[in-house]
Amino acid sequence: MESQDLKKAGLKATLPRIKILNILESSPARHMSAEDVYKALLEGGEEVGLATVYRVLTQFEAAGLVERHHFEGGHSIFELNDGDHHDHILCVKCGRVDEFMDDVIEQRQHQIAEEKGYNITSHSLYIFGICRKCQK
Amino acid sequence: MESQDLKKAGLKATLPRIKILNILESSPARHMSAEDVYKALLEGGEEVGLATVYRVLTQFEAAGLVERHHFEGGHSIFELNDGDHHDHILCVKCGRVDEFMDDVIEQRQHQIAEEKGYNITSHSLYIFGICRKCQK
DNA sequence: GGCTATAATGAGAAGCGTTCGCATTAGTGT
DNA sequence: ACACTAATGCGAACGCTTCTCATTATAGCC
Repeated sequence: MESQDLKKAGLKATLPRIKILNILESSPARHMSAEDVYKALLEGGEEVGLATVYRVLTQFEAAGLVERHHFEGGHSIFELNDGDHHDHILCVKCGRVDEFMDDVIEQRQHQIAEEKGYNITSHSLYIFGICRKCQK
Repeated sequence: MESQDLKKAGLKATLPRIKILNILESSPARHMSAEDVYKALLEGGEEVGLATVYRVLTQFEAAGLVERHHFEGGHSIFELNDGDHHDHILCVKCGRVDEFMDDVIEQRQHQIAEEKGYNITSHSLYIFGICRKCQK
């Protein structure tokens, strides 16, 4: 029952929100743009406005249900927040995205923040490269 | 003689390019948006179009004179490339930007890329936090 | 279970940073 | 100095995102 998840997050259980959450949970792609979600809704025969998709995703982000990543070119992609933090490595040729997590890097970041007098709130790390397939 | 630098970079030494390079070199701020550069030109009484600023900065980037960073909110900032690589730590309250460089993190990144089968081309790392001043 | 206050929605317009198209202007090599 | 080509300036167009506002749906009370 999705509506419970939404209520827990402090959000009214409206139809668009439930549908969008469904899309995010059932989509094979972990990383989706607002446009992707919108298209998936249309393909499912749902009547939801693009503006609503943006609003809902922003609310999901604020509620911690979803993480927003700022990609180059000025567009955002969203990813279900399943609790475990990770960073991304992506292929500059085909756009493939992989995930990784490295304790050493995480640790160093905190150390650096401390050295510089910052109270760290978050970070964003992307490695760009050419994936195995595209190297051939 | 700036024009030499431009020629070396394979760019014609035009007035707008020289002026923009000057701004970047003489500005107290290491990190400038296209708009910032544009404003600085206007304040200096120069007649340069905003489109040209964007074009020139993009060319400078391609030529390796400048580095472009994609900030949240969909706008880019540019920074003179003085050869030594570094990453950024920034304050989410006041927008202050500091730089750092960590060999351990650099190394781990290469290792991760290798593990994942990627041929690394670049990376982008931002640490977000609250700076000393804003913590008070 | 219906009813009302209130918050959420949809559609299109507007906003923002950035890029494009094209006629005009300026730099370069001879 | 000249002609060829590339660079510029302007405004219009772009893509993504957010806003506005009238309409619709939800939550809580009776």
